[in-house]
Amino acid sequence: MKSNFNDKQIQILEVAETLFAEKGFEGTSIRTIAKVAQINVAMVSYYFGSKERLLESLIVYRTSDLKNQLENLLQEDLEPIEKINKLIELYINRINSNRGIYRILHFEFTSKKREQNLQAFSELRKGNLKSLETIIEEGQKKGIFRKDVIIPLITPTILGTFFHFHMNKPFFANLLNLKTEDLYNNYIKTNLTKHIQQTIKALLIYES
Amino acid sequence: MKSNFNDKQIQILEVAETLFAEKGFEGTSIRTIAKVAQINVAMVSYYFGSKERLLESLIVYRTSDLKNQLENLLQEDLEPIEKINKLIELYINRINSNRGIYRILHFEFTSKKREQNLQAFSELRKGNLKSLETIIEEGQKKGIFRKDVIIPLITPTILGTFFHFHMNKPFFANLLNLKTEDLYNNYIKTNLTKHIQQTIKALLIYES
DNA sequence: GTTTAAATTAAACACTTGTTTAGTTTTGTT
DNA sequence: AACAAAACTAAACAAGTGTTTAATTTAAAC
Repeated sequence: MKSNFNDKQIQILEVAETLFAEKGFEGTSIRTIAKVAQINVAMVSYYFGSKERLLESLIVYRTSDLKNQLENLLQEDLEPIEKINKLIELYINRINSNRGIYRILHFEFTSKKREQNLQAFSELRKGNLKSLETIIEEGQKKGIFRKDVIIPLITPTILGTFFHFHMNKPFFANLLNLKTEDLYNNYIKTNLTKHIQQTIKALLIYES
Repeated sequence: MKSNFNDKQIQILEVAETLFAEKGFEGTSIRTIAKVAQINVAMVSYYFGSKERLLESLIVYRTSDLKNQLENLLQEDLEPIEKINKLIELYINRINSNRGIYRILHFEFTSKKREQNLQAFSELRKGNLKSLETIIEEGQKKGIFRKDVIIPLITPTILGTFFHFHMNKPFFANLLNLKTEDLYNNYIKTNLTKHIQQTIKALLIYES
Protein backbone atom coordinates (compact mmCIF):
# COMPACT_ATOMS: atom_id res chain seq x y z
CA MET A 1 0.00 0.00 0.00
CA LYS A 2 1.41 3.35 -1.09
CA SER A 3 1.29 6.22 1.36
CA ASN A 4 -1.09 9.05 0.49
CA PHE A 5 1.18 11.64 2.03
CA ASN A 6 3.95 13.55 0.28
CA ASP A 7 7.41 14.18 1.70
CA LYS A 8 6.52 17.50 3.28
CA GLN A 9 3.42 16.06 4.91
CA ILE A 10 5.37 13.14 6.30
CA GLN A 11 7.97 15.54 7.65
CA ILE A 12 5.21 17.45 9.47
CA LEU A 13 3.53 14.24 10.68
CA GLU A 14 6.73 12.93 12.21
CA VAL A 15 7.51 16.16 14.01
CA ALA A 16 3.92 16.29 15.26
CA GLU A 17 4.19 12.69 16.46
CA THR A 18 7.25 13.45 18.56
CA LEU A 19 5.78 16.61 20.05
CA PHE A 20 2.30 15.19 20.70
CA ALA A 21 3.91 12.23 22.43
CA GLU A 22 6.09 14.48 24.55
CA LYS A 23 3.71 17.26 25.46
CA GLY A 24 0.29 15.93 24.51
CA PHE A 25 -2.06 17.18 21.85
CA GLU A 26 -3.31 20.22 23.75
CA GLY A 27 0.18 20.92 25.03
CA THR A 28 1.64 21.22 21.54
CA SER A 29 1.07 24.33 19.45
CA ILE A 30 1.08 24.51 15.69
CA ARG A 31 3.75 27.16 15.96
CA THR A 32 6.03 24.76 17.82
CA ILE A 33 5.44 22.08 15.21
CA ALA A 34 6.19 24.62 12.48
CA LYS A 35 9.37 25.78 14.17
CA VAL A 36 10.74 22.28 14.72
CA ALA A 37 9.75 21.13 11.25
CA GLN A 38 11.18 24.39 9.86
CA ILE A 39 8.05 25.28 7.93
CA ASN A 40 5.58 28.13 7.99
CA VAL A 41 2.68 27.92 10.47
CA ALA A 42 0.17 28.13 7.65
CA MET A 43 1.45 24.89 6.10
CA VAL A 44 -0.31 22.74 8.67
CA SER A 45 -3.68 24.23 7.79
CA TYR A 46 -2.72 24.13 4.12
CA TYR A 47 -1.89 20.43 4.10
CA PHE A 48 -4.18 19.00 6.76
CA GLY A 49 -6.97 21.54 7.19
CA SER A 50 -6.72 21.84 10.95
CA LYS A 51 -4.79 20.68 13.98
CA GLU A 52 -7.48 18.11 14.75
CA ARG A 53 -7.27 16.63 11.27
CA LEU A 54 -3.50 16.56 11.52
CA LEU A 55 -3.97 14.16 14.42
CA GLU A 56 -6.35 11.99 12.41
CA SER A 57 -3.89 11.86 9.54
CA LEU A 58 -1.13 10.87 11.93
CA ILE A 59 -3.15 7.94 13.22
CA VAL A 60 -3.91 6.72 9.73
CA TYR A 61 -0.25 7.11 8.80
CA ARG A 62 0.96 4.98 11.68
CA THR A 63 -1.60 2.22 12.25
CA SER A 64 -2.21 0.90 8.77
CA ASP A 65 -0.09 -2.24 8.71
CA LEU A 66 -0.63 -3.91 12.11
CA LYS A 67 -3.64 -5.80 10.80
CA ASN A 68 -1.60 -7.72 8.24
CA GLN A 69 1.10 -8.64 10.73
CA LEU A 70 -1.51 -10.23 12.99
CA GLU A 71 -3.20 -12.14 10.20
CA ASN A 72 0.11 -13.58 9.10
CA LEU A 73 0.72 -14.82 12.62
CA LEU A 74 -2.65 -16.61 12.62
CA GLN A 75 -1.62 -18.61 9.55
CA GLU A 76 1.64 -19.85 11.04
CA ASP A 77 1.90 -23.50 12.02
CA LEU A 78 2.45 -23.19 15.76
CA GLU A 79 1.02 -24.47 19.03
CA PRO A 80 -1.59 -22.06 20.51
CA ILE A 81 0.64 -21.10 23.44
CA GLU A 82 3.45 -20.34 21.00
CA LYS A 83 1.10 -18.14 19.00
CA ILE A 84 0.12 -16.28 22.16
CA ASN A 85 3.76 -15.74 23.03
CA LYS A 86 4.49 -14.48 19.54
CA LEU A 87 1.44 -12.22 19.65
CA ILE A 88 2.66 -10.68 22.90
CA GLU A 89 6.11 -10.21 21.41
CA LEU A 90 4.61 -8.67 18.28
CA TYR A 91 2.49 -6.23 20.27
CA ILE A 92 5.32 -5.12 22.50
CA ASN A 93 7.85 -4.81 19.70
CA ARG A 94 5.46 -2.87 17.57
CA ILE A 95 4.26 -0.50 20.25
CA ASN A 96 7.77 -0.11 21.57
CA SER A 97 9.15 0.98 18.22
CA ASN A 98 6.15 3.20 17.56
CA ARG A 99 5.96 4.60 21.05
CA GLY A 100 4.96 8.04 19.91
CA ILE A 101 1.72 7.23 18.18
CA TYR A 102 0.60 4.66 20.75
CA ARG A 103 1.20 7.03 23.59
CA ILE A 104 -0.83 9.63 21.76
CA LEU A 105 -3.65 7.16 21.12
CA HIS A 106 -3.54 6.06 24.72
CA PHE A 107 -3.81 9.66 25.86
CA GLU A 108 -6.28 11.06 23.40
CA PHE A 109 -8.66 8.16 22.92
CA THR A 110 -10.56 8.87 26.12
CA SER A 111 -11.29 12.50 25.35
CA LYS A 112 -14.94 12.59 24.42
CA LYS A 113 -14.34 15.14 21.70
CA ARG A 114 -12.02 12.74 19.95
CA GLU A 115 -14.16 9.61 20.22
CA GLN A 116 -15.75 9.69 16.80
CA ASN A 117 -12.63 10.75 14.95
CA LEU A 118 -10.86 7.64 16.14
CA GLN A 119 -13.47 5.19 14.99
CA ALA A 120 -11.11 3.72 12.43
CA PHE A 121 -8.82 2.87 15.31
CA SER A 122 -11.70 1.24 17.15
CA GLU A 123 -12.35 -1.01 14.17
CA LEU A 124 -8.68 -1.99 14.05
CA ARG A 125 -8.88 -3.03 17.69
CA LYS A 126 -11.97 -5.14 17.20
CA GLY A 127 -10.16 -6.95 14.42
CA ASN A 128 -7.16 -7.57 16.66
CA LEU A 129 -9.44 -8.97 19.35
CA LYS A 130 -10.96 -11.37 16.84
CA SER A 131 -7.49 -12.68 16.03
CA LEU A 132 -6.76 -13.26 19.71
CA GLU A 133 -10.11 -15.03 20.13
CA THR A 134 -9.31 -17.37 17.27
CA ILE A 135 -6.03 -18.41 18.84
CA ILE A 136 -7.51 -18.96 22.28
CA GLU A 137 -10.48 -20.96 21.02
CA GLU A 138 -8.04 -23.14 19.13
CA GLY A 139 -6.22 -23.82 22.38
CA GLN A 140 -9.47 -24.51 24.20
CA LYS A 141 -10.55 -27.05 21.58
CA LYS A 142 -7.24 -28.82 22.00
CA GLY A 143 -7.90 -28.94 25.74
CA ILE A 144 -4.79 -26.95 26.57
CA PHE A 145 -6.43 -23.69 27.67
CA ARG A 146 -9.04 -23.37 30.40
CA LYS A 147 -12.45 -22.21 29.33
CA ASP A 148 -13.47 -19.73 32.02
CA VAL A 149 -11.21 -16.86 30.98
CA ILE A 150 -12.76 -13.62 29.79
CA ILE A 151 -11.03 -13.16 26.46
CA PRO A 152 -11.69 -9.41 25.99
CA LEU A 153 -9.92 -8.79 29.30
CA ILE A 154 -6.69 -10.41 28.16
CA THR A 155 -5.72 -7.50 25.91
CA PRO A 156 -6.03 -5.04 28.82
CA THR A 157 -3.69 -7.27 30.80
CA ILE A 158 -1.11 -7.48 28.02
CA LEU A 159 -1.23 -3.87 26.89
CA GLY A 160 -2.08 -2.42 30.28
CA THR A 161 0.96 -4.01 31.90
CA PHE A 162 3.22 -2.71 29.17
CA PHE A 163 1.71 0.77 29.12
CA HIS A 164 1.69 1.15 32.86
CA PHE A 165 5.34 0.24 32.92
CA HIS A 166 6.18 2.51 30.06
CA MET A 167 4.05 5.45 31.13
CA ASN A 168 5.81 5.42 34.47
CA LYS A 169 9.24 5.12 32.96
CA PRO A 170 10.96 7.53 35.37
CA PHE A 171 9.63 5.59 38.34
CA PHE A 172 10.63 2.15 37.10
CA ALA A 173 13.93 3.23 35.60
CA ASN A 174 14.83 4.55 39.01
CA LEU A 175 13.44 1.53 40.87
CA LEU A 176 15.13 -1.08 38.69
CA ASN A 177 18.35 0.85 38.14
CA LEU A 178 17.93 1.19 34.40
CA LYS A 179 20.22 4.14 34.01
CA THR A 180 20.57 4.24 30.24
CA GLU A 181 18.05 4.12 27.42
CA ASP A 182 19.63 0.86 26.28
CA LEU A 183 19.24 -0.78 29.67
CA TYR A 184 15.63 0.32 29.78
CA ASN A 185 14.83 -0.95 26.29
CA ASN A 186 16.60 -4.19 26.97
CA TYR A 187 14.57 -4.69 30.13
CA ILE A 188 11.37 -4.33 28.13
CA LYS A 189 12.54 -6.74 25.43
CA THR A 190 13.56 -9.40 27.94
CA ASN A 191 12.17 -9.19 31.47
CA LEU A 192 8.93 -7.32 30.86
CA THR A 193 8.04 -9.36 27.80
CA LYS A 194 8.78 -12.56 29.69
CA HIS A 195 6.71 -11.43 32.65
CA ILE A 196 3.70 -10.77 30.44
CA GLN A 197 4.09 -14.07 28.61
CA GLN A 198 4.45 -15.90 31.92
CA THR A 199 1.35 -14.14 33.26
CA ILE A 200 -0.88 -14.91 30.30
CA LYS A 201 0.35 -18.49 30.08
CA ALA A 202 -0.41 -19.03 33.76
CA LEU A 203 -3.82 -17.48 33.36
CA LEU A 204 -4.68 -19.65 30.38
CA ILE A 205 -3.35 -22.93 31.71
CA TYR A 206 -3.52 -22.91 35.51
CA GLU A 207 -6.46 -24.85 36.96
CA SER A 208 -7.58 -23.67 40.40
CA MET B 1 -5.06 13.97 60.08
CA LYS B 2 -6.71 17.34 59.59
CA SER B 3 -6.85 18.81 56.12
CA ASN B 4 -4.76 21.91 55.54
CA PHE B 5 -7.27 23.32 53.09
CA ASN B 6 -10.22 25.54 53.91
CA ASP B 7 -13.72 25.13 52.46
CA LYS B 8 -13.14 27.47 49.53
CA GLN B 9 -9.90 25.75 48.62
CA ILE B 10 -11.55 22.35 48.75
CA GLN B 11 -14.34 23.62 46.55
CA ILE B 12 -11.78 24.77 43.99
CA LEU B 13 -9.79 21.54 44.27
CA GLU B 14 -12.82 19.38 43.58
CA VAL B 15 -13.89 21.37 40.57
CA ALA B 16 -10.32 21.27 39.27
CA GLU B 17 -10.22 17.51 39.79
CA THR B 18 -13.32 16.97 37.68
CA LEU B 19 -12.14 19.23 34.89
CA PHE B 20 -8.52 18.01 34.83
CA ALA B 21 -9.82 14.45 34.65
CA GLU B 22 -12.18 15.31 31.81
CA LYS B 23 -10.07 17.59 29.67
CA GLY B 24 -6.55 17.15 31.01
CA PHE B 25 -4.37 19.68 32.76
CA GLU B 26 -3.40 21.66 29.67
CA GLY B 27 -6.93 21.41 28.31
CA THR B 28 -8.46 23.08 31.35
CA SER B 29 -8.22 26.84 31.81
CA ILE B 30 -8.28 28.66 35.11
CA ARG B 31 -11.21 30.64 33.79
CA THR B 32 -13.23 27.46 33.28
CA ILE B 33 -12.40 26.30 36.78
CA ALA B 34 -13.44 29.70 38.13
CA LYS B 35 -16.70 29.68 36.21
CA VAL B 36 -17.70 26.18 37.31
CA ALA B 37 -16.66 26.80 40.90
CA GLN B 38 -18.41 30.18 40.75
CA ILE B 39 -15.42 32.13 41.96
CA ASN B 40 -13.23 34.88 40.56
CA VAL B 41 -10.31 33.88 38.32
CA ALA B 42 -7.88 35.56 40.67
CA MET B 43 -8.84 33.27 43.56
CA VAL B 44 -6.84 30.37 42.15
CA SER B 45 -3.65 32.39 42.15
CA TYR B 46 -4.61 33.86 45.51
CA TYR B 47 -5.07 30.50 47.21
CA PHE B 48 -2.63 28.27 45.38
CA GLY B 49 -0.10 30.60 43.76
CA SER B 50 -0.34 29.15 40.28
CA LYS B 51 -2.11 26.58 38.15
CA GLU B 52 0.82 24.20 38.52
CA ARG B 53 0.74 24.43 42.30
CA LEU B 54 -3.01 23.89 42.24
CA LEU B 55 -2.27 20.50 40.71
CA GLU B 56 0.28 19.69 43.40
CA SER B 57 -2.20 20.63 46.11
CA LEU B 58 -4.81 18.43 44.49
CA ILE B 59 -2.50 15.43 44.60
CA VAL B 60 -1.66 15.97 48.24
CA TYR B 61 -5.34 16.41 49.02
CA ARG B 62 -6.32 13.11 47.42
CA THR B 63 -3.52 10.63 48.09
CA SER B 64 -2.85 11.09 51.77
CA ASP B 65 -4.69 8.12 53.31
CA LEU B 66 -3.93 5.16 51.01
CA LYS B 67 -0.79 4.34 52.97
CA ASN B 68 -2.69 3.59 56.16
CA GLN B 69 -5.25 1.41 54.41
CA LEU B 70 -2.47 -0.77 53.03
CA GLU B 71 -0.65 -1.05 56.34
CA ASN B 72 -3.84 -2.15 58.05
CA LEU B 73 -4.26 -4.89 55.47
CA LEU B 74 -0.73 -6.16 56.20
CA GLN B 75 -1.63 -6.66 59.86
CA GLU B 76 -4.73 -8.75 59.17
CA ASP B 77 -4.63 -12.47 59.93
CA LEU B 78 -5.12 -13.92 56.45
CA GLU B 79 -3.50 -16.40 54.09
CA PRO B 80 -1.12 -14.67 51.60
CA ILE B 81 -3.37 -15.34 48.63
CA GLU B 82 -6.28 -13.83 50.52
CA LYS B 83 -4.20 -10.77 51.28
CA ILE B 84 -3.33 -10.43 47.59
CA ASN B 85 -6.99 -10.68 46.66
CA LYS B 86 -7.91 -8.05 49.23
CA LEU B 87 -5.09 -5.82 48.05
CA ILE B 88 -6.38 -6.02 44.49
CA GLU B 89 -9.88 -5.24 45.67
CA LEU B 90 -8.60 -2.33 47.75
CA TYR B 91 -6.68 -0.86 44.83
CA ILE B 92 -9.56 -1.14 42.41
CA ASN B 93 -12.17 0.16 44.82
CA ARG B 94 -10.01 3.06 45.78
CA ILE B 95 -8.98 4.07 42.32
CA ASN B 96 -12.49 3.50 41.05
CA SER B 97 -14.03 5.85 43.59
CA ASN B 98 -11.26 8.40 43.11
CA ARG B 99 -11.14 8.10 39.35
CA GLY B 100 -10.49 11.75 38.83
CA ILE B 101 -7.20 12.10 40.61
CA TYR B 102 -5.81 8.77 39.44
CA ARG B 103 -6.61 9.56 35.87
CA ILE B 104 -4.85 12.88 36.29
CA LEU B 105 -1.82 11.23 37.88
CA HIS B 106 -1.74 8.64 35.15
CA PHE B 107 -1.81 11.34 32.50
CA GLU B 108 0.47 13.93 34.02
CA PHE B 109 3.10 11.80 35.67
CA THR B 110 5.01 11.19 32.48
CA SER B 111 5.35 14.82 31.51
CA LYS B 112 8.98 15.68 32.15
CA LYS B 113 8.07 19.11 33.47
CA ARG B 114 5.97 17.51 36.19
CA GLU B 115 8.41 14.83 37.28
CA GLN B 116 9.92 16.56 40.26
CA ASN B 117 6.66 18.03 41.52
CA LEU B 118 5.22 14.59 41.93
CA GLN B 119 8.02 13.18 44.00
CA ALA B 120 5.76 12.80 47.03
CA PHE B 121 3.61 10.52 44.89
CA SER B 122 6.68 8.53 43.92
CA GLU B 123 7.48 7.92 47.58
CA LEU B 124 3.92 6.75 48.22
CA ARG B 125 4.28 4.21 45.44
CA LYS B 126 7.54 2.86 46.75
CA GLY B 127 5.84 2.32 50.09
CA ASN B 128 2.99 0.48 48.42
CA LEU B 129 5.44 -1.75 46.61
CA LYS B 130 7.13 -2.62 49.90
CA SER B 131 3.78 -3.76 51.28
CA LEU B 132 3.19 -5.99 48.28
CA GLU B 133 6.69 -7.43 48.61
CA THR B 134 6.05 -8.31 52.24
CA ILE B 135 2.91 -10.26 51.38
CA ILE B 136 4.51 -12.15 48.50
CA GLU B 137 7.63 -13.07 50.45
CA GLU B 138 5.37 -14.40 53.18
CA GLY B 139 3.67 -16.65 50.62
CA GLN B 140 7.03 -17.76 49.23
CA LYS B 141 8.30 -18.73 52.67
CA LYS B 142 5.17 -20.82 53.18
CA GLY B 143 5.90 -22.53 49.87
CA ILE B 144 2.64 -21.42 48.31
CA PHE B 145 4.01 -18.88 45.84
CA ARG B 146 6.61 -19.58 43.20
CA LYS B 147 9.89 -17.75 43.57
CA ASP B 148 10.72 -16.65 40.04
CA VAL B 149 8.19 -13.82 39.72
CA ILE B 150 9.41 -10.27 39.30
CA ILE B 151 7.57 -8.52 42.10
CA PRO B 152 7.87 -4.93 40.83
CA LEU B 153 6.11 -6.01 37.63
CA ILE B 154 3.03 -7.24 39.46
CA THR B 155 1.75 -3.75 40.17
CA PRO B 156 1.88 -2.83 36.48
CA THR B 157 -0.18 -5.94 35.76
CA ILE B 158 -2.80 -5.11 38.38
CA LEU B 159 -3.05 -1.38 37.77
CA GLY B 160 -2.28 -1.53 34.07
CA THR B 161 -5.11 -3.96 33.41
CA PHE B 162 -7.53 -1.78 35.32
CA PHE B 163 -6.37 1.46 33.77
CA HIS B 164 -6.29 0.13 30.25
CA PHE B 165 -9.86 -1.05 30.69
CA HIS B 166 -10.97 2.17 32.24
CA MET B 167 -9.12 4.51 29.91
CA ASN B 168 -10.77 2.82 26.98
CA LYS B 169 -14.19 2.90 28.54
CA PRO B 170 -16.09 3.80 25.35
CA PHE B 171 -14.52 0.87 23.53
CA PHE B 172 -15.21 -1.74 26.20
CA ALA B 173 -18.63 -0.39 27.14
CA ASN B 174 -19.58 -0.86 23.51
CA LEU B 175 -17.87 -4.24 23.16
CA LEU B 176 -19.37 -5.75 26.31
CA ASN B 177 -22.76 -4.08 26.01
CA LEU B 178 -22.45 -2.07 29.21
CA LYS B 179 -25.02 0.52 28.30
CA THR B 180 -25.45 2.27 31.64
CA GLU B 181 -22.99 3.66 34.14
CA ASP B 182 -24.28 1.12 36.67
CA LEU B 183 -23.66 -1.83 34.38
CA TYR B 184 -20.16 -0.55 33.69
CA ASN B 185 -19.32 -0.03 37.36
CA ASN B 186 -20.76 -3.39 38.25
CA TYR B 187 -18.62 -5.06 35.59
CA ILE B 188 -15.52 -3.55 37.14
CA LYS B 189 -16.50 -4.59 40.66
CA THR B 190 -17.23 -8.19 39.63
CA ASN B 191 -15.79 -9.44 36.36
CA LEU B 192 -12.75 -7.19 36.00
CA THR B 193 -11.73 -7.55 39.64
CA LYS B 194 -12.14 -11.32 39.40
CA HIS B 195 -10.12 -11.42 36.20
CA ILE B 196 -7.24 -9.57 37.81
CA GLN B 197 -7.35 -11.73 40.93
CA GLN B 198 -7.45 -14.86 38.79
CA THR B 199 -4.52 -13.60 36.73
CA ILE B 200 -2.29 -12.75 39.69
CA LYS B 201 -3.19 -15.96 41.51
CA ALA B 202 -2.30 -18.03 38.45
CA LEU B 203 0.95 -16.12 38.04
CA LEU B 204 1.95 -16.66 41.67
CA ILE B 205 0.97 -20.30 41.97
CA TYR B 206 1.24 -21.94 38.55
CA GLU B 207 4.35 -24.06 38.05
CA SER B 208 5.42 -24.43 34.43
C1' DG C 1 -17.30 51.57 66.51
C1' DT C 2 -13.01 51.84 64.77
C1' DT C 3 -9.03 49.46 63.07
C1' DT C 4 -6.70 45.77 60.76
C1' DA C 5 -6.42 41.80 58.19
C1' DA C 6 -8.45 38.56 54.95
C1' DA C 7 -11.36 37.70 51.08
C1' DT C 8 -13.08 39.01 46.82
C1' DT C 9 -13.60 41.62 42.65
C1' DA C 10 -13.21 43.69 37.75
C1' DA C 11 -9.90 45.16 34.82
C1' DA C 12 -5.71 45.13 32.68
C1' DC C 13 -1.39 42.89 31.29
C1' DA C 14 1.47 40.57 28.18
C1' DC C 15 1.52 36.60 25.63
C1' DT C 16 -0.05 32.40 23.10
C1' DT C 17 -3.51 30.04 20.62
C1' DG C 18 -5.52 28.07 15.76
C1' DT C 19 -6.79 29.87 11.51
C1' DT C 20 -7.23 32.95 7.42
C1' DT C 21 -5.83 36.30 4.16
C1' DA C 22 -3.54 38.24 0.48
C1' DG C 23 0.25 38.22 -1.55
C1' DT C 24 4.86 36.09 -3.40
C1' DT C 25 7.88 32.45 -5.04
C1' DT C 26 8.59 28.03 -7.08
C1' DT C 27 7.44 24.39 -10.10
C1' DG C 28 5.73 22.02 -14.04
C1' DT C 29 3.41 22.20 -18.63
C1' DT C 30 2.63 23.79 -23.05
C1' DA D 1 9.13 32.27 -22.74
C1' DA D 2 4.44 32.43 -21.06
C1' DC D 3 1.16 30.62 -18.32
C1' DA D 4 -1.22 28.20 -14.56
C1' DA D 5 -1.19 25.51 -10.60
C1' DA D 6 1.02 24.37 -6.42
C1' DA D 7 3.89 25.64 -2.61
C1' DC D 8 5.08 28.83 0.49
C1' DT D 9 5.26 33.21 3.24
C1' DA D 10 4.56 37.23 6.55
C1' DA D 11 1.05 39.48 8.64
C1' DA D 12 -3.20 39.99 10.69
C1' DC D 13 -7.23 38.18 13.18
C1' DA D 14 -10.12 37.22 16.98
C1' DA D 15 -10.20 34.62 20.87
C1' DG D 16 -8.14 32.53 24.87
C1' DT D 17 -4.18 31.89 28.16
C1' DG D 18 -2.09 32.46 33.25
C1' DT D 19 -1.09 36.04 36.28
C1' DT D 20 -1.03 40.68 38.55
C1' DT D 21 -2.90 44.99 39.99
C1' DA D 22 -5.44 48.13 42.59
C1' DA D 23 -9.64 48.84 44.52
C1' DT D 24 -13.55 47.20 47.25
C1' DT D 25 -16.16 44.32 50.36
C1' DT D 26 -16.39 41.26 54.30
C1' DA D 27 -14.89 39.46 58.75
C1' DA D 28 -12.32 39.48 63.06
C1' DA D 29 -10.05 41.79 66.87
C1' DC D 30 -9.75 45.29 69.94
